[in-house]
Amino acid sequence: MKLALMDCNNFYASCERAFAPHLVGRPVVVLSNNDGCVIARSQEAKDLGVPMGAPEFKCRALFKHHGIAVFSSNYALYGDMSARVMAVAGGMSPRMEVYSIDEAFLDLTGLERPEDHARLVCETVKRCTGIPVSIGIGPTKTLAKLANKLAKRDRSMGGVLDLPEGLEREALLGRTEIRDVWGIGPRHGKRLIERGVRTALDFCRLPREVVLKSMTVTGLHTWLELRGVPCISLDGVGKSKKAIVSSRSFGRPVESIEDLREALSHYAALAAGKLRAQKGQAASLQVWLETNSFVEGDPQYTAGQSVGLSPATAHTTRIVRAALEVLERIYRPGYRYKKAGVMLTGIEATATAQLSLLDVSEAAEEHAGRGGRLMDAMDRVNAKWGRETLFPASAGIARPWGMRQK
DNA sequence: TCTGGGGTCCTAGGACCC
DNA sequence: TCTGGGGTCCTAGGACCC
Repeated sequence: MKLALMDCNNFYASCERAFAPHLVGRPVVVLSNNDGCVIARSQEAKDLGVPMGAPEFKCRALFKHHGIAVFSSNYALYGDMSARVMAVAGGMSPRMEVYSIDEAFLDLTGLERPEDHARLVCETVKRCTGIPVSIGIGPTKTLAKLANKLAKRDRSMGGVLDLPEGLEREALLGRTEIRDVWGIGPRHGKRLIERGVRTALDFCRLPREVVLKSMTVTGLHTWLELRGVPCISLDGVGKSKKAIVSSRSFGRPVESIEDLREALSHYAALAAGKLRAQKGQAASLQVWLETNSFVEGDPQYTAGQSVGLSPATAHTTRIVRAALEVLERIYRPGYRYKKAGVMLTGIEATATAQLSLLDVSEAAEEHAGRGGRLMDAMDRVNAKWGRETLFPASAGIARPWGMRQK
């Protein structure tokens, strides 16, 4: 196996810069929803010490002092740029698995000079999209990830590294901190370091049973993959999601149930649209609310409940109605809510979905299409004239709870 | 004043079946 | 003293990823 991991450099910052050439060479930062915290930094911004994930209000002085260009996030743009990058890279490899908005695994097995090919992919993606990418190559996904990290760290490699074998590989593993290994998170990382396991090489040298016992089979997969044994296959191509979440923090604290009804209607409609886009239907739905735990002294309340949807559905109005029913059950007045969300689960493909034995008439209507003819019409209108050209009136128009984006 | 939004997989334990 | 053996499904919570 020869697997490559392609990863866009500073993706959101690079997207903004692709359409603002005067920002090339200048520090750029992109903020999360509600302009909350830093989620992307150009290399220049990293060099100035802007921390990942830091709240915007704590960085404001730094931004001003260095003249850093700061953007609210624009997910429509990033999604579109991602699709372009993936289309170019996908056209240069027989098999590709899109792993996240800015990463994809490419199968380079059988190529005579995988590193040369990877360089060609980098150049082509940059030329066609304006987005710089790095590529790491290895026999397993975990090693490809590791190679990618090394390629980014050492700029002399020109953005591409084909992980060597033998002693050279051992030396590289010995210089990789355990927390930088894909699959080792903060929890296991901390425990491993406490036991003297500092590097990827230390981890490889642990006995198999110890890894299995303390980190279950997922940890064992990481251990095997680092030793060159593939455990995580190249799949996920066109895979449907098993859960769809739509949630947002509010632009300002929300207290009234009327505002929560609007927000949850909106989130439920977004989730239902994503569900229809993957030609699925959901058998259950969960709604939750939370207050702002950062505000000490404010009374805190979080609640969530799920409800079955029978028969399973992708119909916006049924999903919105179910979400609002749950809201009525969990809402408590007198709290300043900060965030709410809707999650759809029990997702199955509409084409092979189970029908209801009892509710024949409604089932028949549901199965006339993904969510019936009304949903088909709504989706087509929104595809042609833009998102939310048609939306449920219960989602409101003024939306005082909406996002802040300056 | 101000701290994001989406996902996946695994395990344990409860409730149930024959 | 002693109390079968083999399963499934669901949920909550933990750990990880971007």
